[in-house]
Amino acid sequence: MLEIATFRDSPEAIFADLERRGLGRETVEQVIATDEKWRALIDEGNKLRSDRNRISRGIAAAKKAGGDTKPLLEQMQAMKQRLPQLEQETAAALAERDAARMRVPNLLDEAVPQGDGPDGNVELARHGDRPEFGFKPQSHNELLETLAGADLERAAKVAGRRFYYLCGGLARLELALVNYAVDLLTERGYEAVVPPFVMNREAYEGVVDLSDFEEVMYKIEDHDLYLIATSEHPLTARFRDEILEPGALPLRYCGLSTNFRREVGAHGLSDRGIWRVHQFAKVEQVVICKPDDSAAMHQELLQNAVDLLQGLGLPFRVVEMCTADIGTIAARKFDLEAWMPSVGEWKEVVSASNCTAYQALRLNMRYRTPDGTAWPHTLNATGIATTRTLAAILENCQQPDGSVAIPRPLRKWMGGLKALAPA
RNA sequence: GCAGAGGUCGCCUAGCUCGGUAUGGCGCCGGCCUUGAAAGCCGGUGAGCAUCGCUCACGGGGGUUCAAAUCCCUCCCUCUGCGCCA
Repeated sequence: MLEIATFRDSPEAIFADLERRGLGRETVEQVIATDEKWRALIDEGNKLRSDRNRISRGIAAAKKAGGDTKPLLEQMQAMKQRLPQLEQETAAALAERDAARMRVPNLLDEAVPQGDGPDGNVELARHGDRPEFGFKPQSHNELLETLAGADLERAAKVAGRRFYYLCGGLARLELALVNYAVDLLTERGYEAVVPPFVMNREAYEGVVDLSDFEEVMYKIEDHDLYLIATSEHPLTARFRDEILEPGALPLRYCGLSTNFRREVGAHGLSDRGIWRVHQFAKVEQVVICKPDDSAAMHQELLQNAVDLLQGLGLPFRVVEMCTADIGTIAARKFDLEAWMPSVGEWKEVVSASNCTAYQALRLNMRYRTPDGTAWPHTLNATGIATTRTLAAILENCQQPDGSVAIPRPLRKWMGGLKALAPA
């Protein structure tokens, strides 16, 4: 969320941002109105409590001196009528203000291109060559079948659709991808972390758009726990309510987790196979840094992701998200989209976001400065999302005999195997 | 899961029995002193609303009371022991 001072002192900055996004200003106006209401109530309450404390001290003094406390006790009775109600109103006003404040999106970076939808995203670069097949290429879904790499039918039987059993070479290939990403990121100074796979509501509210609770996250029945949608969430929320030592920044982490997503309302051709699933493993990059460093750190995260995909020899492009496609939390976001021959389209496999101070504010995570404390910036980017990367490898590395060549850097985790052969 | 001990300012700590303005130290910031520094001395060092100041803050929430760090209830977390377990 944004600092309350921004709403008070320069709301025009927020209004200008909302205009770029094509959003109305009602929520911000609500924040400002409820904030004023809250401040008036606080002031009234403080005066009331001030009186109460003064009388209370008077009672203590009178008792000590052996005087009469009765008139003071009577005064107190009158006061006690109003205070509880006032306190309730104050709390309600604050809750209302911050509920609205949570819904106001992050301020966009100046560089974010203007757009009305996905078409407004801007392609920045292309890497690798799109494969030319001398045969009719199969979709990753078909290849999973011929390679016996995934059992979707029986997964549906035991868990539901959009779950899968990854089998044999595909299961090993997933582990190879994870190892490959962790090795590269570790070399570059990112500490590998396996976080909790569940988080409570309060911590979770610090790191996601509130609508995600209805559309993305699985809740565990009878517990205040949600399955994580990415290790970014527990990694970023880790230092909630803490003051970080500036010398430790930037913090670079490489998160390792299985991720769970409900994917409510998802549909379309690319849904088949293992492209859009409820569960997948991912190696994630997370950075917490000083504001001045975040633009450079964003480029670093993007470069890591580019190097990872390039190392696998996959064709992909770098795209900058436009105002309509960037979402609530990021100030700037790049996606990497792999070429998927079966549909002839570029498809998202990596997303790299600079969330600036938005999550830090919500999490109440600060770092120490000479003058006090300040809000650090948080950034995250995919390292390797296994299922989508597997799908991209299957489609782009397939060979005329129906086998799939294993990218060279992964072979050391595959017992030296060069290709996955049809079953 | 059961039992015991704990949770106080960035860190450590006193206060809790027996309710009445939250103690002291470390670290940090500023000032004095000094050629400079250290030491020493003085002041400051949580949050909010306001600018004389006031209010809130002792793990979270609730209760009793004129008044709660202190008494009561409840939940969370940490440590120790026991139980269960990959």
